[in-house]
Amino acid sequence: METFTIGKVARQAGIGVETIRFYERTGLLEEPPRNASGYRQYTSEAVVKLLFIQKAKRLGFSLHEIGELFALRQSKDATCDEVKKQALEKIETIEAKIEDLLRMKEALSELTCQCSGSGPASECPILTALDPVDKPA
Amino acid sequence: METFTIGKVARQAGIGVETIRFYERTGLLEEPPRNASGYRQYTSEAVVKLLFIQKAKRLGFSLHEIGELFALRQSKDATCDEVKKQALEKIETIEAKIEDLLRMKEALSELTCQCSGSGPASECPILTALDPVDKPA
DNA sequence: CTTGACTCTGTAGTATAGTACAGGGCTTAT
DNA sequence: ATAAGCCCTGTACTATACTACAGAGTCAAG
Repeated sequence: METFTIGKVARQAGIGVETIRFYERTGLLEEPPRNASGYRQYTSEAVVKLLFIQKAKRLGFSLHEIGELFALRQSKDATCDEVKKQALEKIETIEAKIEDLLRMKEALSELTCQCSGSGPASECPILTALDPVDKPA
Repeated sequence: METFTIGKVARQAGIGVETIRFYERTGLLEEPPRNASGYRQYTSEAVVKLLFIQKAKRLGFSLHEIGELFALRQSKDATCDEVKKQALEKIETIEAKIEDLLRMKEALSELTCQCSGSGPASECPILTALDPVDKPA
């Protein structure tokens, strides 16, 4: 089977060489076999795994969570159900984040509406509203 | 004027003593005067500032951005307009984050719908969908 | 006057996800 | 054969926002 050096794998996966070694250090990727001079020998499976990591990261999974997904997939005992549970939990945390951000946006929007955009910053309603003593009204 | 030790200020602001010293180290808070034995002497203004920091953080401002807000407020030249501009920029980045999260949620929701929740994890559609080679359909 | 609670400085560790070398060895093309 | 370009290990650094000491000094109550 064809093997690739770390640089080729990195190019195929669109990431840096150092990042692959970092993933290996942290245990996210297993250590590949080495050739006579100690070079890592990857198969195309490594590229697949790295692309999986990129996609899962884009879906908001942390590297730790991605590691758990790998473990689930490799475990004979693990069921679809456990994977689905993780995905549903992730959806909930994403929803909570969205709620937080919407609240932030609302609060900021209100403040910017109150600000005419003229006058000194020291009297800007955005700043005074954050201040707990100035302008208690 | 009444002064407070760092511990009292921390309790009033609802944060840790170490956090206040950290804010001072990073330049977010100016160094307060010291008493004869080198203890920091804060006025209630420090509490106000710390509460401001908490609120601004909740609105999604980083400590660096909060520092910029302090600078704007203290600058005689700064106008309301600059503060408003920062707030509007923050709203935009918040909106972008919300968009990202909504996309993530959509993608994950679709995947969980395809997963019956039964069967081995190795055949879970959530995992195979992330995989670029298995199940090319 | 002693004990416990507080303060001080300085350093180091936490988590997340990498990035950047230094100083060596290997490979490949000319 | 030699130079460019890759690979190796190990360490240190980036950013963000703290948090946790160690070891020493200070303050207030009993």
